[in-house]
Parts: sequence; structure tokens; C-alpha cells
Amino acid sequence: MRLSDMITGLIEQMLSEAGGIVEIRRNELAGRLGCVPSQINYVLTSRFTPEQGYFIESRRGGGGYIRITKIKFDRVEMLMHIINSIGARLEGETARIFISNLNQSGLVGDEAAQLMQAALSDIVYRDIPSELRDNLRAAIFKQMLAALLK
Amino acid sequence: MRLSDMITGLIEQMLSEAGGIVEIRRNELAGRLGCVPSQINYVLTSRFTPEQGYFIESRRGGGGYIRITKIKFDRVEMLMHIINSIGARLEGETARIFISNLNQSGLVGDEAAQLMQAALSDIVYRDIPSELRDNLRAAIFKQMLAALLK
DNA sequence: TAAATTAAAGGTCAAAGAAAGTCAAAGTCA
DNA sequence: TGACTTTGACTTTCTTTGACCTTTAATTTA
Repeated sequence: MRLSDMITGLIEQMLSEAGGIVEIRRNELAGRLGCVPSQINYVLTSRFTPEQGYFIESRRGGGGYIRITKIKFDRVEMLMHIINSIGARLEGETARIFISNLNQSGLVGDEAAQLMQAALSDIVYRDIPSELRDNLRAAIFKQMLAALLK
Repeated sequence: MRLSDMITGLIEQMLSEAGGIVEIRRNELAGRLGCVPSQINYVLTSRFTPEQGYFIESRRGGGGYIRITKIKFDRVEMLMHIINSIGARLEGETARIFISNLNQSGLVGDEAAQLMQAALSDIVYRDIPSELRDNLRAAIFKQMLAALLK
């Protein structure tokens, strides 16, 4: 069996035991599994992304940690659906429509909608090379939507 | 648990009990916690900075002290102040502190804080040329803060 | 009593330690 | 062969500690 699958399974198990949120020490976990620490990063970036319904935070230095949060699926199915329906690129106008729909359907409040609109509005991307703009907009939108799932 | 977090917690507790202003004797506190005195300075400079809403005064010599004051601003004033204090560039860590401060002081709610944090977090800027990153982050943050003024 | 000395604080800084992050090279497998 | 995995060297960030410095109050002395 693949190493990365074992790690994935272990983390999923910890998550379900702990009710959807777990903190690991990277080196300790790697030691327990007899793998190299960076393997943990690989697993996290390949299998615990926002698209897959997870939220990662971490801190370096003494007492550092990696926190993995599994998103709850109640309010959330729709948000997940939207996250998944966003491709690698997202135009400003499309974003505006998404946000307006989310707001009208009550999935996000007025303040949240305004914040997202602000973060995705065209003016802020002026200095970004045009071929990167819509990719970035997509990434930020997904990241923000994922944050709403916590 | 981290030593610095214990000290932080203790000071915060003292502050809230004493209504936002407290005087400590550095050596006495260090002794009580079994740590080196300069550890107190580390905590103060890393967690009780003006940016995070604290004001520090101190005096050496016999009967010396360190006075920690928590300052609170009103919403619009604080938001304006922050907007104005952000230059053309903004690092991720600085953004994190601003947001945490806004959230802790109750000027923005948890959800808004999470959204802003998500939109400014390092991961989304991966593919942006590094010389543009902090400019973009600053622009987006300002735009979002301005949206909160409405 | 004014000046000098001593003791009591707090301040600074750099080194060592403790985590996590990055990236590219090498390996594996369909 | 191309996508996915595994590894490990190197980097960055944050924390802890301790030696040495500066300031100020208290005390002693001329």
C-alpha cells in the first residue's frame, strides 16, 4: 500500500475521531510513520485541499503545528458545489454573479458578500499580467468560499 | 503548551481583570513562571505591540515596572486608520496581525475575518510574480476594508 | 546635604533550538 | 512516457536562553 494513502487514512481517522478538526506535529507524525517529514506536506497539498473540503493552517518554530479542519457538510453542500464548479479561471463579471446569487439565497450575509466583491473587483488586479488575473481571481474566490465552510 | 502562550494568556487575563491596564514586575513574573526574564520581553514585543492594540511603558531601577495598556478605538476611525497606514505593499504576516486585531477588538466578526484572511493568505499568490504579491495584497486588503465602511 | 556608590530593576542582542516549508531530483507505476 | 510519489538537502520562521548593558532608586559617605 502506498505511503501517501496510509497517511491520508490516518489523518482521516484522526479527523473523524476528533470531530472534524485536528492538530498534528509534522515531525512527530512523520516519525511515527517512518517517513520523511515533507511527505506530510505532499499528502496535505494533494489530498486535503479546499476543493476536497479541507482547510489547513500551520505555524513554524517551537511548538509549531499543522491544523487540519474538515468542513461540515450542512450549509455547505452548495458552497462546495460552487467551489467545484469554478475552474482554474474566473472572470470578474462571473464572480459578481456568483456572489450576488450566494447573497440572495442567504448562503452568505451582506457583509461577507461585500467583502468578497471587494476582493474580486477588477480594479485591484490592474497591475497583474492579464494572463494571470482570472487564475488568481479563481484561487482567491475558492479560498474565501472554503473559509466560509469552517 | 508554549511558554510564550502561557505568558500571553496570563497577561491577557490580568488585563481583563484589571480593565485594560496592568503593571507587572518583570523579574517577579518570570520567577513565578520559571522562565528567564527576557522571555517576558519577547512576549511583549511579539504579542503586545501597538499594531495589536497595546501600549507599553516601563521603568528601570528599584521599584521598576512594566505597564501594559490595552487601547481600543472606534470602528470607522480604526478602519480608516488601518487603511491609511497600509502602504503600497503588505506582507502576509502583517495582514494576519491586522485582521486578528480587527477581529479581537470586535470591529469585524469572525466570518469577515476569516474571509479576509483567506483572500490574503499566501497560498493563493503562489503563481503571482513575487515582486507583485505584496502590492496586490495591499490593494485587496484596502479594497475589502473600504467595503466595510459602507 | 550633595556627591558618590551600590543595588535593583528592566533592556538588548545574538546564538542555539524547534518546527514547518520548499524544491528539485530520483523512483514507481499504469 | 507521463503523472504521481518519495526523499532529502536546504530555507524560513518562531521560540528559548543567557550573557552583558543601561537606567534609576536607595544608601552611604565626605
